[in-house]
Amino acid sequence: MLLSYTEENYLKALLKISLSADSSEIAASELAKALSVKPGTANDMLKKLKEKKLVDFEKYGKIRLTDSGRINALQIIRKHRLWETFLCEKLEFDWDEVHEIAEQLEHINSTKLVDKLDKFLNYPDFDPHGDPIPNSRGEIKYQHKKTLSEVAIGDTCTMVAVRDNSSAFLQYVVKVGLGINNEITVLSRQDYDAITMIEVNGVKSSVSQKFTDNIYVVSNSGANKHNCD
Amino acid sequence: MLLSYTEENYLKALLKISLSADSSEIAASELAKALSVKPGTANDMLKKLKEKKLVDFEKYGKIRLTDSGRINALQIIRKHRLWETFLCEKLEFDWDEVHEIAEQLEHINSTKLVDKLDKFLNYPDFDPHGDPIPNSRGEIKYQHKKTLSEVAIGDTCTMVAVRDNSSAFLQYVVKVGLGINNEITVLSRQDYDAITMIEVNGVKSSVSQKFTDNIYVVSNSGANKHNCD
DNA sequence: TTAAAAAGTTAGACTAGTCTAACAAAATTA
DNA sequence: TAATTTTGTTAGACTAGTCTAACTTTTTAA
Repeated sequence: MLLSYTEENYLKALLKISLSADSSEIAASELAKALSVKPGTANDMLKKLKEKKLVDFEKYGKIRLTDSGRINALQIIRKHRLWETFLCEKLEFDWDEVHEIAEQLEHINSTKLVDKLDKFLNYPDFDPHGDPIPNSRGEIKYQHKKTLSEVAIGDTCTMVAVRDNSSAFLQYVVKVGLGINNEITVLSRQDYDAITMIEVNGVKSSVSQKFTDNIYVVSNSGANKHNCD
Repeated sequence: MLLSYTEENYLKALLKISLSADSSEIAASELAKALSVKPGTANDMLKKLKEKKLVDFEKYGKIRLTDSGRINALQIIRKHRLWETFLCEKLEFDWDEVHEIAEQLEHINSTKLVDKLDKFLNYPDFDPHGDPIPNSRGEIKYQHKKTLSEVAIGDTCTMVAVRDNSSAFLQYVVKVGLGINNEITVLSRQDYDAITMIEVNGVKSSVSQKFTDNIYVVSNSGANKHNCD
């Protein structure tokens, strides 16, 4: 089935919401907000997507992607993340610059192109932000990650991803001397405001809860290293 | 100025026509035909482009790109040809497959991306079909090329480009054992129907005038080699 | 348990880009 | 040069995607 640019964006937004919310039931208002459109606009498109059997919902009810909708959405996310990887690894973009461009590139329609790009990048499992890249069958490597806020004082962990992909946050992460696969030791955490003292490559920094909430890590206890699933 | 996908296609078509016709005066009907739209449709868009000072024309008169229109069109062609080069050289696409995909990629909007891609490809002057790639200032390397039909019997020349970029033609070129930078010797040419006997890498073939009209070459007399300007 | 707030739906309007079909001007050719 | 053909213009209609604004249903909380 051939999807329009807009339809693809709706499907992608729906999948992203359902993944981040850990529930496949999506409220129309959330979708409209994610896409910066008015509720009525989203409603029109949802009817169209339902007609095409890409989503399912009852009047006034929650929305779900159908299998077909999910497969399509996964392919768009696959393309987005492969292009981000290409931009960072091959064209030497900074990781905070790639999202906007990948938003355009993800709509390029050619299965052969995607698969050749995947091969060219040596079949990466994760993009530059640590997000998993679905393979050509739509399968995703699962990471047993938690946020830096959840790491116990004194423990050392490895950063595997960021939760917030905004330029502002990513630039801040770099400023703190942090990046994917860096080791972080949690030195202390204030009870009152959760300000956390961390050490990265010998450098100590104080970061807010907002910051630690947006850093994903895996424990450094052997089994759960990056790239395992 | 931000241009829509459609506006970009109109500008590109206008530039291509004016380049191939060796005249900057374009007929509206030619444009409509090139874009596979009806005359009325083209007329509407031309009014809009005139409003934006990208083209200039009088009612019932010929169309010309303005400097601004030309600059914009050159950047689109630059993107198209750089992406084609990327697809062939890095992703190992065959040269007959890249045009369709580049038609999509040429609309990706990011000057930084184009310039980084250019650098990644080592600032190529020509794309896989031998067409010149405008540099970031819109300058094009000029080639003193002629068609294979014009080469005298007994002369040897070097293929530098194709005139017809269709898949069908390109596949045929490959079948004859021909490619960019190959040496071609013209062995004979029938007076009656211009059927030409050529030799490429020791292999002899008979080709039609339609074929030789669509192969661009430079003479092998020292000065005019590929990449000179 | 009902009133208020939030969420979802519908109708009508707008824009960009397309079409068809009628019409006008220019170019061709007899 | 006048008739015919070709080319260009205009008007009215359609689709996709968006909006606003009125309205309905569901949820929340007093």
